[in-house]
Amino acid sequence: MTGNRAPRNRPTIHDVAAAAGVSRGTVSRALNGGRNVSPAALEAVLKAVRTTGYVANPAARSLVTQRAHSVAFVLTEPQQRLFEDPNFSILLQGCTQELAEVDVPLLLMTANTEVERKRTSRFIAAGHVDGVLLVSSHTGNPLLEELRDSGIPVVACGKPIGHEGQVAYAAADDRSGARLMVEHLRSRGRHRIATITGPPDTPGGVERLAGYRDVLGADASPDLIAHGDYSRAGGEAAMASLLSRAPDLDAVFVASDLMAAGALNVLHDSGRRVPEDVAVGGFDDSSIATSTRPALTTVRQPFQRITREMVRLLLDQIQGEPPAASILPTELVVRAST
Amino acid sequence: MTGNRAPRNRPTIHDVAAAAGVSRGTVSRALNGGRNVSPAALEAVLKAVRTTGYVANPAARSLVTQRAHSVAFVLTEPQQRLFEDPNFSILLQGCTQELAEVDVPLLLMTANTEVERKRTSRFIAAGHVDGVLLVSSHTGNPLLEELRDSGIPVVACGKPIGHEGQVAYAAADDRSGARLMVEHLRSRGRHRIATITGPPDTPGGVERLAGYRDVLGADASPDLIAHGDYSRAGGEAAMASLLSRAPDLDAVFVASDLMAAGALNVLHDSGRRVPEDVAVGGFDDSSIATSTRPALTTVRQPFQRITREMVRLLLDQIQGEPPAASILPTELVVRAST
DNA sequence: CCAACTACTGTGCACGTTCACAGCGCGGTT
DNA sequence: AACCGCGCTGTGAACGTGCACAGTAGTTGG
Repeated sequence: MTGNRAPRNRPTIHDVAAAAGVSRGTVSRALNGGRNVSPAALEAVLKAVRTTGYVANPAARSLVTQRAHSVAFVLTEPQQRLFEDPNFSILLQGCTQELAEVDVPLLLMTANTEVERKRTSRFIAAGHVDGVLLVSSHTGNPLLEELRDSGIPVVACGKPIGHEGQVAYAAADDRSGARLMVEHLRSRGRHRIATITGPPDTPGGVERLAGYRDVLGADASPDLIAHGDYSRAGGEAAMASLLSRAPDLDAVFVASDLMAAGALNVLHDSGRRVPEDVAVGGFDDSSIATSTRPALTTVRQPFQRITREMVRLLLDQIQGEPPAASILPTELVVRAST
Repeated sequence: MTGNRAPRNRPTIHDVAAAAGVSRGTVSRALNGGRNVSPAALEAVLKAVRTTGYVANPAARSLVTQRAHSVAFVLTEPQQRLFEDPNFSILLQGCTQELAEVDVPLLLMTANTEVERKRTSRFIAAGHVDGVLLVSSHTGNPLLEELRDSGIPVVACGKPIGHEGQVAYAAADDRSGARLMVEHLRSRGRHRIATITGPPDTPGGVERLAGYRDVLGADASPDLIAHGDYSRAGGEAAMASLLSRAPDLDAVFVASDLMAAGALNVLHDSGRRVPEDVAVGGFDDSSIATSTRPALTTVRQPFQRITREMVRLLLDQIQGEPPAASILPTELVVRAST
């Protein structure tokens, strides 16, 4: 990244000051809030900005304000999931939009491998960004602790198991969402309700299973519980396992839409009709839910509110406020699969 | 983004120099290449860096080098497509990885609406980034011209219609890829081969249709051609239209896997078997191709090579080299749908 | 033995901005 | 008339780094 730089000399604040017939200080004041600037000077500055085409140099500004004016979006998931599961794209897109509103760019970084984690960690410690949006479902990733130690504001997406109260987060109310779905399945007259969970080291894996157990109580036999990894293939494998262990099941609550799509395929291959023989409920209400056949009954995660809260919580922390948490309500969306 | 900043005073190059017993200049040299630095000094500096925990301040560096040391990834597609079509995630992920190799962070920006475009344009003109990776399929977006005028290095993904030769780009060889597929369908004994194209203002829309026509010649009757918009719903609508106009078709070449997935659903609903009654070929070889039933025969785009070339072309331009283009070969991947 | 060269080192300046401070004129109060 | 406060303005310093330059010591060659 070194080499001959293009010799396009951009106008500086000096040029604007000269063109407007005022000093640098006045230009700076006029542009940042306009406090204590006479109307005449303000107008002259704005005009000079227009004629010179001046845009403030972000590096110089950062240097003096000690602010990067940017934020990192760090993804610690295996990259396969990034483009298989639409959830990540939605989160990423949402955060980008939300940050754009306040003119803060988003830097995308990954931390899947050891090398990447080191690089990302060092990069963030260098002060390139003012805060971190951390999308990492599974616990036990040392990155979170590294970030916390470095003192940089962090907001996690989903409850950071083992760090509640220490690090800010925004999350859907997984547990009550799961309850909604299982109660719905019951109301459809199902009695052998199985579940495909997320990984047990993720908040979604734990909480959605807890919600399932809340409703079923003693009916939640081990035969009816299979663990998935949030991937489509994982959903297929878990469904196959359930069918072999409990061939008489008449409903499945799957902890993500993507896994549910996999489960649908396996049910189809086994000759079972959905929802006549087996009702299937998903979780997320991602774009997948409406593209399966039959369309998926699912629990809607309020992604837009989640991203909005994540950004808000992060900006608040950057302003110096202590970390907080936002738990957002979920909603049952009934379609053809139940 | 203003407010009380955390008072964690990071060590500067002065602190390192003091700790190592040398001057700032020597520290700077030791860290940037290590040219003309005595072994003793080098070691002392490295040790001092370790003990002080020094990391260079990126803003200060950018200010003096006139380099942002970062790159923007700009997406001008309607946002719906970002999380419906895995292609974008793959491109994004690939570019992030490739740039991480050379320690260049990626800023994600969107330019769907007029407001966003203005914001992004202004942001880039401010010098926040050294170059732009532009993912915009449809032509006629003024952003490309704005960027070109501002003199910043740009690499487009896919041939930028109307700007060939002026702006660098990396693209798959769409036309010959389409030929491969249509020839394959013919070799399967199909004679009424329809196609669902991409939008006519995109290179993929134009080139893949051209490849289709190359092979079919006079057999490419208007009845057999429907236009899609690269969305799943668009694929469904186009397939429905084709079935009503040419009920006797025995094959469809669809210009993207996502649209092909939509087409499969419609064919299924119409009672046709794939591939017995109708063979279906896709384009992209995205993750969708293996998740449909039946799995999709498709044309593989070498996404990894595309992203690698995009990054290389961009870095080259930043170094001062003129814009160039990379056309990469495609490959037929035969699965169950043909 | 001196000059020239090499290898290394330290110092001042510049990058472009914001901020604190001091200065100015003006109107109103004591 | 002297003072004060207020609104506005200009100026110097600082942010932390890289780079050009000058300088030093040690080595080599004539």
